[in-house]
Parts: sequence; C-alpha cells; structure tokens
Amino acid sequence: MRLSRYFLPILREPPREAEIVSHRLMLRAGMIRQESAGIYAWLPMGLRVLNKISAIVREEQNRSGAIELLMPTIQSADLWRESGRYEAYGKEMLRIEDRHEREMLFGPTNEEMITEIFRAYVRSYRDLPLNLYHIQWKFRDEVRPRFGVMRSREFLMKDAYSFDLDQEGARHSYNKMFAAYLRTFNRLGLTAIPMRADTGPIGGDLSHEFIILASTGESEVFCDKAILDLPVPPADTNFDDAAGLQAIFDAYTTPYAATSEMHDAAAFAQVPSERQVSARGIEVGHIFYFGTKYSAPMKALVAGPDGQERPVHMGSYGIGPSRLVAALIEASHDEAGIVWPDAIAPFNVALLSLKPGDSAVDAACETLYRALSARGVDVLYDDREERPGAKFATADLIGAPWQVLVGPKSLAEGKVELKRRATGERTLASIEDAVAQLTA
RNA sequence: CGGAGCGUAGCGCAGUCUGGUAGCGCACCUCGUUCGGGACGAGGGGGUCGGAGGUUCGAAUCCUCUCGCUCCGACCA
Repeated sequence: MRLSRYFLPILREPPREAEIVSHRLMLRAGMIRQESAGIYAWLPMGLRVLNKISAIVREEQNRSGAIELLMPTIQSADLWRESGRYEAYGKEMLRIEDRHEREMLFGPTNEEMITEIFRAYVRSYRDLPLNLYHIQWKFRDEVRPRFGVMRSREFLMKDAYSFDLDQEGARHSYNKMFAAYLRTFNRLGLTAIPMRADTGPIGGDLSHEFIILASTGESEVFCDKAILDLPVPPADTNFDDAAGLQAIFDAYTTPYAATSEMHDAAAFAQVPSERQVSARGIEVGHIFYFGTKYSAPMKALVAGPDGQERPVHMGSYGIGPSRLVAALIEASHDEAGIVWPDAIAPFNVALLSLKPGDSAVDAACETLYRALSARGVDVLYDDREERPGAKFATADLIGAPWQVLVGPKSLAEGKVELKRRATGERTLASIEDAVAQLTA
C-alpha cells in the first residue's frame, strides 16, 4: 500500500477525552473514530488489526473442533422470555421495536439463540459433542463506556457454545476451549493467565477469566510466577484426548492465580515470596460451564443411549477481538507509539522513502516494494512528499515491526537500513538481503 | 443512575466574568528555499461559536430549555 493513496488520518495531538494510552494511540494512529459514546467506526488501519486478530481466533477455534456459523445481531424478545432473561437483563440490553411494534433487541450475547438453533435440529446424543461459534458484533448499553474500544458499548465478540450429553462431556468441551485459548493468546503475542472466576449459582470450578498483565489493566490480579513458564499446547494437540486436555487444565490451574474478587490472601501467602506476582490485568477472555441453565427452560433435549430425553449440558466461551486490539497496545507500546507483535501487525513493513524524487531512492523503493509485496509481505510504502522526521514519527506511531529506510546516504553504498521497531536496532543490508531477511 | 465538568475551524486551545467586525498554534492549499528524527519564508482557504427560544439597537458572551461528550463513583467481554 502506498501511503500517498491510503486512508490514514494521523493525529498529531490526541483528542482531549482519550485518557489511556491505547485509546490515545488508536486515535492518533487513525485506527478508530468515535461516532457516539462507546461506539466506534473502524478505520482501515484499525480494521486490519481487528481482522488479523479475528483470523487467529478463528483458526484456533477451528483447530479445536468448533464450527463457525453466524447469528444475527437483532433478536426477538420472545426468545429471551423463554429463558427469563428478557426481564432479568435490565437496562444493559438495547431494546428495539420494529414497524409492527414487535419487541426486538440488539443481542448482548447469544445463549438463547444458539439454544433455539440447537433444539431445532439436534435430537440424539450421537450428534454430540458439538461446539458452535460465531464472531459477531454485540451491544451492551454500559452505563459508562470508557477507555475507547476497551470498554465500548458496541464490541466484536467471538462466542462459542458447547453442547454435551452430561457434565463429564461438558468438562472435556470446556478443556478444549481452555487449551484453544492458551494457544490463541500465545499466537497473538500475549501471555494470558487463566484465573478462576465466580461460577455463580452453578458452582464448580469450570469458569475462568483469561487475563493479560498490563500496568494499565482494570483489575488487580495475583498469581504464582510459575504459571508464566508453563508450556503452551502445541499445534498438533489432540483435542479428542480427554485425559491429555485434562492434564493441561490441571497444570495451569494448580499454581495460584486469582483476580481480586476471588483472591485468597492466605493461599497466596503459601506461594514462595520470590514467585508471588501482584499486578494489574486486562480480561481478554472468559469461559464457563453453565449446565442446563438454558437447555432446561428452553427444552433443548437430547435422547441418551438409554432412549431417555434430557436437557443438554452447555458452556459458553468468549473472546473480545475489539477489546484485544486495545489490550495488545496496552501491553506493547512506547513513547513513540505502538509496537505491534509480528502476528497481528496491520503492516509488517513500513518502507520509508527518505528522499522522494531522487531517482536512485525512488528506484530502490519501487524494487523493494514490488519484491516484498510479491512475496506476500504487507508493506506500507511511505512515498509522501514529507521530510524524513515526519516519516520516522509516523512509522513509529503506527508500529510496523520492521522499518526499511531508503535514503541517499546509505544508498550511496548500495545499502538500505533495516530497523526493528521494538528494539530500535538498525542494520545495513543490500536490497536483496533486505528482501531475504524480511521474507525469512 | 448519583456527583463534577466541557461543547468556539480537522486536532489542541484563548475569547464568555465585564455584550460591540470570531482569534492563536498545529494541520490544509499555492509559491520558493529546504530535506536521516515532526523545517523556514511569503501568500491563502476553512466557523450556523452544539441546538432552540428569549432579553437587547446589538449575543460566542446574559436568561430559559434542550442535545451531545468526558471524568469520579455503583455495574461489565
């Protein structure tokens, strides 16, 4: 992409209302625009990141055996009356009336709808286990949206729903998602710590929040440092191996880890002091088992091997890609701007022409731009008539992992300069070597 | 929903108290000189001062109502 032809509205100064660093940087880097309180338009740069995150989430959901579908954003109130949540949900639910004065709502979540779909088609335990997910916009009318897309009213969520004949099967389904989440966050360049969450009236130990550590996090968290060194489940993890998944779950849930709501100071004190971690965290995922909470009232029944019908056991599993964009920035930035992890960077390479109009510089840039693009590298080519300083500042702000600096100075020796955004480390290389390095 | 505050050019702000031709910096356009960490000079464009009503010869400024946004608390992927 040539920057001169792209739509990248960079702000030199962030709007006053932006408080936290991710919100400020997202506005400055032209990723989002606020359209209303807690409602944002995703500009091209922001959308690129959002899509990269969703793609990784999708790959890992698929790997674990979950199946993607897409449910609507608008739902019927009647569906929610079946579960009793239409009255219970309160003002957070955005209620809408259509032209026939039918009561509708903009979905804050999809348990009722997925249960309705399930019960319409599935009758037998032979069709289980089943895990259906979608990545769809949700709306929760937060009293007080804040922190940009970190806590917005409209947000993108991946929500998966598992169906099993009994609790034992549900535990296996839960563990699949548990392992899939560990892989997902790891691929996003994050260390996410599963922390026991409140299971409410259901009880048991099957609810976890996945928390990443960041100094600007909203919640206070405590954990045993040992959890940070545990191995991430490999790509060839066998998701049908119930015992193997249970071992992963056990390994991750044995060391102490809790948010302030679930914190047990006495238990935390048992952790050797040099391993005690007390920090701030951002919740980026939440999984839980809720048994027959929806299947019983909504009559989602399956016949077991004995021919008896019984309500199916369910769980739901959320990840917020739009929140993750902000969380990633909170976890990875510096004074100059964003530092994207390679896996989700909107552009892998920022190619800076330090002297557009100079024939040697132009030629070198064109060669690099074409060679990298042809090899599938996302390149943002800064071909604008700007001074070098402005280009450095822009490139640092938008956080491409690599910068390639092409100017008369190094080009006189037949070299271009490669700069790693995260470390600031620079090396000189020929054009061929630069292409080789960036496509390695 | 309680408390506080802010709406003036794309962004950051002054002007409001004390009514009298709407300003500054950045950004934008033109020309020239520049060109490895957000250049300089000259010229230029851009505003229903959030909206409605009122007071007044005259309202960004005073009064009433209203809409929007932000922050602090109670709530949440």
